[in-house]
Amino acid sequence: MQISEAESVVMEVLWQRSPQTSEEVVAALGQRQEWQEATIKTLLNRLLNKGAIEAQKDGRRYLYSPTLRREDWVMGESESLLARLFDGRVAPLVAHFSQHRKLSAADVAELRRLVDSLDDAETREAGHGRDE
Amino acid sequence: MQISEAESVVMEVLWQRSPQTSEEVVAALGQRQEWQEATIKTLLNRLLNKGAIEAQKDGRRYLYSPTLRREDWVMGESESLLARLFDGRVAPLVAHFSQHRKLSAADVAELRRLVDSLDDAETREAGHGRDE
DNA sequence: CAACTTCAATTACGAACGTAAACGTTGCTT
DNA sequence: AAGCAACGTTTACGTTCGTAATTGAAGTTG
Repeated sequence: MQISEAESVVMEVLWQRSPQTSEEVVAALGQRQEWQEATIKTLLNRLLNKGAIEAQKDGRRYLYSPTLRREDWVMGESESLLARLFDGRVAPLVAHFSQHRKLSAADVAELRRLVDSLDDAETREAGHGRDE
Repeated sequence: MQISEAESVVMEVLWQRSPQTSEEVVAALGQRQEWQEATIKTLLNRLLNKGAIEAQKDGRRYLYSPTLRREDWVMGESESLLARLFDGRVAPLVAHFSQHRKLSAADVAELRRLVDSLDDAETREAGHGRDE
């Protein structure tokens, strides 16, 4: 399921709350997006055709809900980037950021907490993960 | 500098070695890519117009070299993804992968080594990184 | 019931992209 | 010199994308 940049902005709105009418989506986007209402309608329709969202009829209007789960989409996008740029692994990405001084002390601390908790989990229940 | 998917495949060839003639690029791609020679010529030209590569005349042919550095491109792509999906930070991406059991023990070990070395560097030369 | 409002669906249109063929120029061969 | 080979350049064409207006259907109101 391929979602374009503009489409993903609409998806984010529906992922935050659903179902929503097109009018609600327009309102939610109206804040920070410069799009015309018609543009958003188009994006909703393209997402419908792609099967990324579904529409339940509610009287004369429709209620839109995501079909695609955000988690799955995020994972797909992330894995695609890692595969193309970092040999499919997370650590090289982190290394790249650190080499370019893009990690603050807070970032490192957060990573440390993560790694610690993962180590703990690992010693307890042995052998899970990508290559179990 | 916006590089399309197909264009980035050509860039990877030039990043590995440069300069190269179009013929060499074609040969390098011939292995695993299904493209016609003409297609690759087109991509080289689009990259030229975008300024992502440059061409030195070598007799009757040209030698192509990247202008854009791979590091910069990789960083741009990565930051764009992080910004769109993970609040611009690396740790949430790592967390997302761990939540989906996408981290092997080897990955975690690698991350630990990284974090350790970063901690060390930090205590030695205080206060660098994203928000110094 | 005729006009108006309100939606969704259809159509539009230029730019970028993937993919490639055709063209033009310049040098090599006979 | 004429033709051929080898390049780069230009043109092509269908698809996706961003952005939007137009149309059509259906309900609301005077």
